[in-house]
Amino acid sequence: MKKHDAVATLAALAQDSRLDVFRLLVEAGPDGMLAGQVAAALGLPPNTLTFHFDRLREAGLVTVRREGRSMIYAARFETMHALVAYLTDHCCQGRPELCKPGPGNATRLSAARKPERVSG
Amino acid sequence: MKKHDAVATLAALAQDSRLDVFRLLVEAGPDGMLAGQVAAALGLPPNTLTFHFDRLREAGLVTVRREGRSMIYAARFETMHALVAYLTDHCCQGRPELCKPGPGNATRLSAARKPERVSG
DNA sequence: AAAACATTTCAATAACTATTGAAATGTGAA
DNA sequence: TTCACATTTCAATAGTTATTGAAATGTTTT
Repeated sequence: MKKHDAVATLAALAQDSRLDVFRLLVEAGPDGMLAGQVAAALGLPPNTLTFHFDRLREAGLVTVRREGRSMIYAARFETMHALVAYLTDHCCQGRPELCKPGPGNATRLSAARKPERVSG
Repeated sequence: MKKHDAVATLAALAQDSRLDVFRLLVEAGPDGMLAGQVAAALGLPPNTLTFHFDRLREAGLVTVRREGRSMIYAARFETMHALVAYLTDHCCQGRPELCKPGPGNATRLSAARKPERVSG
């Protein structure tokens, strides 16, 4: 995955309704869901939903196919995994044990906040 | 991780310069980098960089600490891993083998493109 | 204390994104 | 062929985000 694609994929997911849509489709699995089912599940108007489906599709995160009058959307897990790989690759200068998930590796939280401006 | 945080984290990463910054810090590892080093590596003006650091920090993706006149920024791997978990959790109605990465699981690409409008 | 340095703040502007109502398209049923 | 249904397109608008120059802050050196 190239940087441009990674940004597009992240942008596609960085929106309330779209994240809901995508996670619903991830939960649904490879068979996907009817557009109307998604609309009903999330309470989104059909034109708004089309707009968001388009963004997800352009980012390669979902596929569509027609079935009768309905459209069936499904998550593309491949893209999701590629994004994860893009984010986590090359970490820690070749010593990935420094940033692997799990216990015993809690990030130092003492520096989580920005040192506040003091004077005025 | 809650939905609101996931959207914030994704939005923080969904921008060219910020994705560059974050990946540079991921590569640098837990010790982080001087703000000036990041600016030099990416060719960003300092005020622009501050803007992006702020977004990354608000999303919990980086920490800052001061050292002399410099600020040292470091990636927060914990947040990155939480995001990945948020995206991939609950997939495929409890049958995660359907969406795990790896060969033998290529997504059906036949439906990757939207059926085009035909008439005019 | 003054100068130099690294970074942040502020205010203005340009560019992008989401939402909506109304109309159109493609498909299936009567 | 007419009607109903599911979804998409279009155009307008409101809201958000990135970038920039100029000024300010906090720290170290002289």
